[in-house]
Amino acid sequence: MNSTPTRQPGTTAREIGDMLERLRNHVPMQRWVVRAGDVLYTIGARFTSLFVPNSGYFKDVILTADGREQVVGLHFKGDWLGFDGIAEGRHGCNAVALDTGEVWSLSYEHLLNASARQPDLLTALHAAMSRQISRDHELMLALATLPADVRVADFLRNWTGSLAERGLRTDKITLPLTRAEVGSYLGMTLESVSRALSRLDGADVIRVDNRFRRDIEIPEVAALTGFIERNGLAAAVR
Amino acid sequence: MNSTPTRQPGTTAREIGDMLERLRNHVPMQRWVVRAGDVLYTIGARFTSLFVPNSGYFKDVILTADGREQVVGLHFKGDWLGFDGIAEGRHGCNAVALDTGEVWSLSYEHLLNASARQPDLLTALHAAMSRQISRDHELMLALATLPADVRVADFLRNWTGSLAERGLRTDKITLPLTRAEVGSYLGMTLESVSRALSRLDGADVIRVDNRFRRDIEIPEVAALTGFIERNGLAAAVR
DNA sequence: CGAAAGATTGAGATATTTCAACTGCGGTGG
DNA sequence: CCACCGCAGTTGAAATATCTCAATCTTTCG
Repeated sequence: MNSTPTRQPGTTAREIGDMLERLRNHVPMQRWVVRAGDVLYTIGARFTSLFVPNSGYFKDVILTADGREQVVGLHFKGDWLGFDGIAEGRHGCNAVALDTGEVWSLSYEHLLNASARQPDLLTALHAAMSRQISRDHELMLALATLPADVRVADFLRNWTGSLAERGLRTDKITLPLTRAEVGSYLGMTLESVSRALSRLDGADVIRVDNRFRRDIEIPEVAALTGFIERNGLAAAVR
Repeated sequence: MNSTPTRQPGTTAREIGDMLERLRNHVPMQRWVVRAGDVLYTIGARFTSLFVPNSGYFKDVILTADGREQVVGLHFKGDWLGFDGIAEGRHGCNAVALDTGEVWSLSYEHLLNASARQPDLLTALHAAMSRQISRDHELMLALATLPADVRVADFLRNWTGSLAERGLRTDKITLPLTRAEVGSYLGMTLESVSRALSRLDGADVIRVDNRFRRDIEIPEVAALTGFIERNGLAAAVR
């Protein structure tokens, strides 16, 4: 019936905090402070490490033959980046910081060694990979079935959902993405993203700031969910 | 330049065979013979095991709120199914056999135990998850950027690619999927799939059998690749 | 301050969906 | 054995959603 499983507020935030704590205590790591545009790894680069943001936002992008970018993933605090490199030993996408933040770099080998004595670590690793796969499936569902406006609404709901899980405010958000990046992620043009946002604004589902147009007010997430359920034929049953 | 990395024929087939062999020798498993439509697990079912096909084809489907299906994954011999259940302890999609086949069921717990003494197993597990993530990204790219005809051509190329990796013939294939299932996977209607196949046939890229319309001749995969490169703006750089 | 980048909006072009009709195959039951 | 029905697939024509192209405006940054 309901589309996003409602969890105790703060529960996930604590889980993420605990996980980060465990990593800090048991795995050797390097901390990097990054600024918008900084690159964690690029396509073809030798895979040695996984990355876990402690703050900031990050994107995964594939490069297309004609030189444009396709955004295939977005990451928040406590997410893991770099899984796609494990199989072949080389990364399959670029990972780029979307704003200022801190990211931890964990040697995959060291992580595996540490997990021999600390099985929690392996559990956390597997859970992170599993979650990424589930999220990818949900994105596919959105790409494959939702009309443009609903896709944007769904994107905003997921974004606020991720913020909420981390105990951050969701009534006023600032997207660290251009319209073009959102469009790439959602499989539509930047113009369509802009129009969708305008229509959501017109329908009083959100309010787009007149001046700083990446600032978006979402007084109640329920309005977004309602819009999605009314206009999108699809929503995953859970 | 070239889109699919050309590997020594048989190389991957041997890798897959070796991996299956290792599983057979070191992990307790149950073997199931399945028929088209048989279900490995359903949404919400408690996660205990991963599944590895030894033969046959399988699909992952999410159910949408309005009761339709969304195909989010397709699996061949040596692939792994069920990763999405690890994080939450419950499966997030249904896994269904598309034809007759044999699948091995491996207890996740036993697998982890066995991998303590046999680190290869952990490597194989991680590689399989990593590959799934990479493949999901490629599908997103296709969904987000390719026009319908090219999406279908790309689908056929990937399908034949998977067959080739397993040492199977690729010049004559039989899809175990309906047009509707292909359409669901590619984010388009069954009519559009049908039209795309007709146009690919008309362009002499493939030949759709008149009688058994799931039988498709692909005399040379290069024709598919050429069509994709000519008509699809996008192809991942690797 | 000026130029470049990001964003919005309109109008026309276009790809895909929708709706509908029709075909062929396969199974079932009289 | 044949009639019938349902499922899968194809194809056409109209409807529609999204894209493309272009103009305009704002903000950011050197």
